[in-house]
Amino acid sequence: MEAADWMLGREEQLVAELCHLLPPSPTTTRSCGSTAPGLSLTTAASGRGGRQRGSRKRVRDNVKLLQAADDDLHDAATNAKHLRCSKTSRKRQQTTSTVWVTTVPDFDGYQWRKYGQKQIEGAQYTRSYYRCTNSTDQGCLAKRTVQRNDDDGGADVEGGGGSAAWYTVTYISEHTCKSIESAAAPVILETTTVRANHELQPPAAEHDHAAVVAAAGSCASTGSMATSSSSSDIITAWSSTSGADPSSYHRNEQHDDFRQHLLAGDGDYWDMYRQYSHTTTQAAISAVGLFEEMALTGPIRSPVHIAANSWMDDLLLNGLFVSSLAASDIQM
DNA sequence: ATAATTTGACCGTT
DNA sequence: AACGGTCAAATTAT
Repeated sequence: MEAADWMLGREEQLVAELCHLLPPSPTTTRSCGSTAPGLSLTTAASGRGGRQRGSRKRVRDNVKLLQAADDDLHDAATNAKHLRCSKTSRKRQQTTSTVWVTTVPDFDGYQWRKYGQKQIEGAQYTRSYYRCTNSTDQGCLAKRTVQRNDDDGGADVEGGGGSAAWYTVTYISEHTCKSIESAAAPVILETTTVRANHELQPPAAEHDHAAVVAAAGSCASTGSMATSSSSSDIITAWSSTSGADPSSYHRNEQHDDFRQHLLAGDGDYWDMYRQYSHTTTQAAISAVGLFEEMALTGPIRSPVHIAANSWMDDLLLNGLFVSSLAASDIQM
C-alpha cells in the first residue's frame, strides 16, 4: 500500500513505451506442464492477530511436525523428494513456476493476501500461502507461495550484515484480474537473473545455485553486471547494491546507461557487457543472447508482467531470480 | 468499521 | 497416517 509511489513517474513513461514494443504474445504452453507464471513478492510482514479456538482434536498435526523437526534437520535439506514433471495427470492443469530470490520485492504490481502458513517437512522455516487480493472480487486464481530456504552455513556479509537468506517463491496460475494492464508493474532495474535449463529440483539445483551465487557475488558489491556459466545455462547475473527496501531501489547509472544502449539497438552493449563482466566469454555470449532479446522486448520487468506477456517463458521457466546478492554471502 | 494476519482445525492427497 | 494446502475465527492494523 505504500510502495506504489516510489517508482511511478519516470517509469510510467517507460512502461508506456514498452507496451507498444511488447508483442501480442500468445500464451505458449510448455511441455511438462509448467509455464511461465507470475512472480513477485510482498514482504510478509509484521505481526498481527491470531486465534485460538479450542478443540484439542487435532493438535498432533503440528505437534508431530515439531518433533520430527527436532529429530532430523539435516538430511532433510540435502536429500529431498523428486518433483519431476512426472505424470501428466489429469489433474487440474495450472501453470506454475518457481523462482529463487534473495530478497523479496515489496511491490510487483499485484497485491497478495496471506491466507495460510505452514511448517513444511524438513524445512527450518515456514511456508506462506498468498492469493491475489482480487480473488474474491474478480475471482482471480493467482496464488503464490513463499518459503525461506535453509540457510546453510549462514555466512554474513562483510560490513553491514545481510543474511544470506534466499527464498523459493512459487507462482500458481496466472492472474485473471485486471490489475496489470491498468497499473503497470515496476521495472526491475536491479536484479540478477539466471536460468537453469532443467527441472526445478531443490536438491538437483543446488550446485546451480552455487554457481549463480558465485557469479552474482563477484559483482554484487559494486552494483555492476556479471555472468557465469555452469552445468546449467546461466544466462546472466545482474546485481544490485542493496536490500529489499523500496527506497533502496535507486536506479543504477550503469544499468540505466546499459539499458539505453540496449533499447537503442546500439550494439555497443557487447563491449559494455564485457567491461562489466568478470567471467568467461562463453557465459558472456549467452548473456548477450538474452540481452539481444531484451533489446527487442524491453527491459526485464516484474516477473508477473513477464509472465503476462510470456515473452521469456523459456528463460524464466524454472529459472532463478536472485537479487541483491552480497559478495561473500555464500560459499558452496 | 473494514482490511489484513495469524494460526489451529479441516481435509483432500499420497 | 503423514503431508501440505486451505478455511475461517480470532485478533491486530489502518
